[in-house]
Amino acid sequence: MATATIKDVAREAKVSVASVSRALNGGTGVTAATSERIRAVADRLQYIPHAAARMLITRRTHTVGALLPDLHGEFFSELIRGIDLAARARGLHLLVSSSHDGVEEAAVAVRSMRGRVDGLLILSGRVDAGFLRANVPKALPVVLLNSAVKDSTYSVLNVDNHAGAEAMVKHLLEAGHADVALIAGPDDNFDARQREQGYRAAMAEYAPDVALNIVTGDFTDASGYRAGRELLARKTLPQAVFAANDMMAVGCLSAFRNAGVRVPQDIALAGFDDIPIARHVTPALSTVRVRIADFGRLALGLLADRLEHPEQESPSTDTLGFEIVVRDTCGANTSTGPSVGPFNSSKQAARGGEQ
Amino acid sequence: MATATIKDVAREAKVSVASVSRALNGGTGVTAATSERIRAVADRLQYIPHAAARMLITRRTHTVGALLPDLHGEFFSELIRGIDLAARARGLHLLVSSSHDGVEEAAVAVRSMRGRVDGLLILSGRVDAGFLRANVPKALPVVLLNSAVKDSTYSVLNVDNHAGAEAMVKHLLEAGHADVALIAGPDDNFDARQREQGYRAAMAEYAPDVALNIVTGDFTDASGYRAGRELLARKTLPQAVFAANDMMAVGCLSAFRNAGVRVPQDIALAGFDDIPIARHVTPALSTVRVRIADFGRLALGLLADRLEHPEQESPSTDTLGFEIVVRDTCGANTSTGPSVGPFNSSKQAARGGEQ
DNA sequence: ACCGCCCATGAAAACGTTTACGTTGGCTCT
DNA sequence: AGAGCCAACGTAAACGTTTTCATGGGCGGT
Repeated sequence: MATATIKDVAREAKVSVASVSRALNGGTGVTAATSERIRAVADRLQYIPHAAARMLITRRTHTVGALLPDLHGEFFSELIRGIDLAARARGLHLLVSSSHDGVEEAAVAVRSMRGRVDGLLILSGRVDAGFLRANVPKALPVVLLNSAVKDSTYSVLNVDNHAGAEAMVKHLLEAGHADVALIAGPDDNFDARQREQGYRAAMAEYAPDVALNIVTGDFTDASGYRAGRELLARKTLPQAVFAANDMMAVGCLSAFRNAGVRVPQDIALAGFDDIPIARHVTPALSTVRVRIADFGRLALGLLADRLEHPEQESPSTDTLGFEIVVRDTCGANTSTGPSVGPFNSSKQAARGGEQ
Repeated sequence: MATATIKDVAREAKVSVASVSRALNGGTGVTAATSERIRAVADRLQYIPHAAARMLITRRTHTVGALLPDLHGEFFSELIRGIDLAARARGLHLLVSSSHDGVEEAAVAVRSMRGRVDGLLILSGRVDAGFLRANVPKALPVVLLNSAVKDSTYSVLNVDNHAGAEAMVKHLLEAGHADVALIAGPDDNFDARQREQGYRAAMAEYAPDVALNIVTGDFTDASGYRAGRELLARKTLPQAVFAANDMMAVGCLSAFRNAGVRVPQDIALAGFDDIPIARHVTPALSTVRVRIADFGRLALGLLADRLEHPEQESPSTDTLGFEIVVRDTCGANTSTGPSVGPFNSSKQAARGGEQ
């Protein structure tokens, strides 16, 4: 525990520090016998190389930074989990800096990471190409998550919001619901905009004669509730509602239930994300599933690849797939018998809050 | 962006590197005029001190490590969020390493953080005093979360599982449910054991004549479902069920619903944690709320205090308060609106200013 | 006018590594 | 047996800071 240095190991093993470094790192340039002796001493002294000293000379930190907005909930934790898992697998450390919504906050965050990370993972609705150019050293590899920037300097990985939304709306239409209303997300959110575009595309393609019907929320369940009441207040009820995320769908579901409107008999409903709540509400929510942990894992993979082959691969823009999860709220679940309980389906054993 | 060093600044400002360091750090020992000039140059060159070099000489990383188990869900994200918020407020970076359940994994994780962090936040059911002594340099401040370790070397911050469970069981009893069954968590889990003890304490105190009724789960919703079926299969149904966490309560609720047993008319039900799902299931779940973000915030505060005053305050063991959240499943909600009764423990109340 | 003091500043050491470059020694090849 | 060569190893520089110590000059006090 006395924090032995490389010199201590060298002295004990009666070799130079250079040999210790060689024995412990490359392994080359040192005889098997001495290497063994050095390792033995290092073990005995519990020698651990001083990270900072190594960073200083190596110019590599073996750390990646994750810049995230102030989001709560399942999405956040799953994302970090995926990133962390992939990082550990590659021997990288993870420096997280979440909870900054403002551009200015993000700027200080990225600046404060200067020299502490080898690369950056950025998820933020606010940062654009200009921000990046101004605040990120151009030598630093960056992977953008769910971002609209199209700059070949940066890799981009997006959830396929457009196609997911389009597919779900198409599904609702094909299930016989002639008009589908949208509960949109906030205007300034990239995902929200893409999902709305997916809704518009599906309507234009498969229900060109139906008027669009959009109310706007802010991704919270409360806003979904309000949106549901707003829809109820109109003269004609749509046959189906597609909410831009599950939280709003859940809120909307509550509004319908409170108003005595039955789902899916009176109106169909679907969300986006497949958060765990989705399968636990009654009736279970049909939704678009995106595997968020995979999202994080993939993003880190992209970043790590660029770290390992600095010049080799040019930044790519990539897209993560989705699945349509048909449960009870969309009225298309033809399966007989009692509605499929949460445990008859696949793995998905969610764990409790405790370890 | 060309990564200017302190030498560049010194040269441009026509001073020595020492003066640059003084001007930018302490501010003392350098004239106001030159200080101003130096700052101007530093700004112009976008100079950012090299973190590793500073760490090397300073022996401080301004980073804390968070060692977490492989948990998903709200608990995880809220915890990190609280920690991160508090860390940023104090100018600390956060290095997270989650997703290791085994002791061995945790050991390599903590070893790999050697020299990269000034302190450690550890949440893990598996680490004990012996593990810490073996793997953590004793100079490194450690704050343990939800840990049974009672070693004055380490600070400990616990959720008040015992009092929370006791209060909820008492609440159920006082609501007129004569016998309360427990769906316990896994034996090897610290929280689970404490909650069970809280249950036992409440029963001993307020319903001494009632036989205990305990079935064991593993904190997953699936195990809660099984536990619910098991309770239904017995000759007599308890009047109330207290599940050691919300996920199991939710699973149990599904079991009851599928069996046609009405909640709360036929049987009352309560959980622990107040995860977001709790308010969205039907009927809404009564539970014990613990403010997880505050938990993280508090833990980081404890750690940061010890970093700033190394010898001053001795490690403390502390406890986070809770609230009983009365919703619909416990059958005690007579009012129309949701009622929330605060049941803060004394220690938590004392820390009120910390928010 | 001289002595001394303090304060701003510079020079250099130190932190713990990695690595380029020399220096050995033993081996092979003639 | 001598020349040459390669592998093993040591020496020392370098990374970018902070900090200790030395040095100088300006200024107040006598």
